[in-house]
Amino acid sequence: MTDFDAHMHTLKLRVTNPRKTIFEALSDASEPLSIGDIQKHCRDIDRVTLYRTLEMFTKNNIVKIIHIGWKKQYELTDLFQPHHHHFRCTTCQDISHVSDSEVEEAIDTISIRHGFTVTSHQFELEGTCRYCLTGNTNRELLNK
Amino acid sequence: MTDFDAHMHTLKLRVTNPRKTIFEALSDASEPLSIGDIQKHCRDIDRVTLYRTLEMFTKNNIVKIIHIGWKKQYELTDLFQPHHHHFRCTTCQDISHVSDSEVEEAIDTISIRHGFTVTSHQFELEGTCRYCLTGNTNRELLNK
DNA sequence: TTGAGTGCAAATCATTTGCACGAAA
DNA sequence: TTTCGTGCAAATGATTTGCACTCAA
Repeated sequence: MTDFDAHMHTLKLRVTNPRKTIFEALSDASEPLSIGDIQKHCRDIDRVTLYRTLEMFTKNNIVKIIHIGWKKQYELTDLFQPHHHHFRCTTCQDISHVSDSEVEEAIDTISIRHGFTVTSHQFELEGTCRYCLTGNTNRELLNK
Repeated sequence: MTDFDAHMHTLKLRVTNPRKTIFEALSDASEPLSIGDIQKHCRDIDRVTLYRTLEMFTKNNIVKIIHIGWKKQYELTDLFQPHHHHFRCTTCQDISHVSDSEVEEAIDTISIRHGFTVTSHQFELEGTCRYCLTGNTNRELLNK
């Protein structure tokens, strides 16, 4: 019984093939996926089912929507993946994860100062990555 | 000659009525506006012109797109408005501005640590505002 | 005057809805 | 068995494109 199965079970939702396939596609991806991306990984799933499943996943805290560049993208929530944010290089389009305590601390400070309770936040960065800054396109030589 | 006129002039773009009207709608609004919102303020402007103008404004750093809740919303860039972020109360739907140095400092720290240069960032918060937390709906009595 | 911008019509693409059938529990 | 979930068809809504006309510079 996977985490996914368990979560679905406590929600009293059925574990079907489309749902498993979509969850796996998101789980395998190292980057957030757009609706189109997901469809490529799930050729045999009806587009309507995709929409309905993603909506259900979002409502039940399995998937969250993030916005990078122009389109909506989907990725697993912190329940299934460590909490992080994204940095997109506008030169090479590469998306990397960023997880730093500074952001979370800043949110705490801000919420106390303004007297509100923050339940969710969006934090995404864009710019030029270290590889593109140095003009080195062969990033395998550097690390990664 | 307004800031807008001057900016358009340096970009060698024409200052037309639709462009002025759309800019004013965004300038008058205290909150970011969706396409639909803008249209309500600009009844006589063709929807196609709206799309084309917003795209042009975005490319030329007059307007930026932000994502609050589900839909895309548009607001003037820091060129025409002080830099800030948003907090949306999921109870009363009210959107308020947040401008704190903590976020910008966190971004500096993070960009140095990761070795990339950040040219733009998205930072939006959601939660419960001070008025809804206290169950006080008559917020005029508190301050605002 | 003249090319950038606009508006209209229509195409294209994204998302939603209704309904009958299939399959998890 | 009995709902819940899926797929199909089709509606609706959002965004884009082509083209002829208008107007800011």
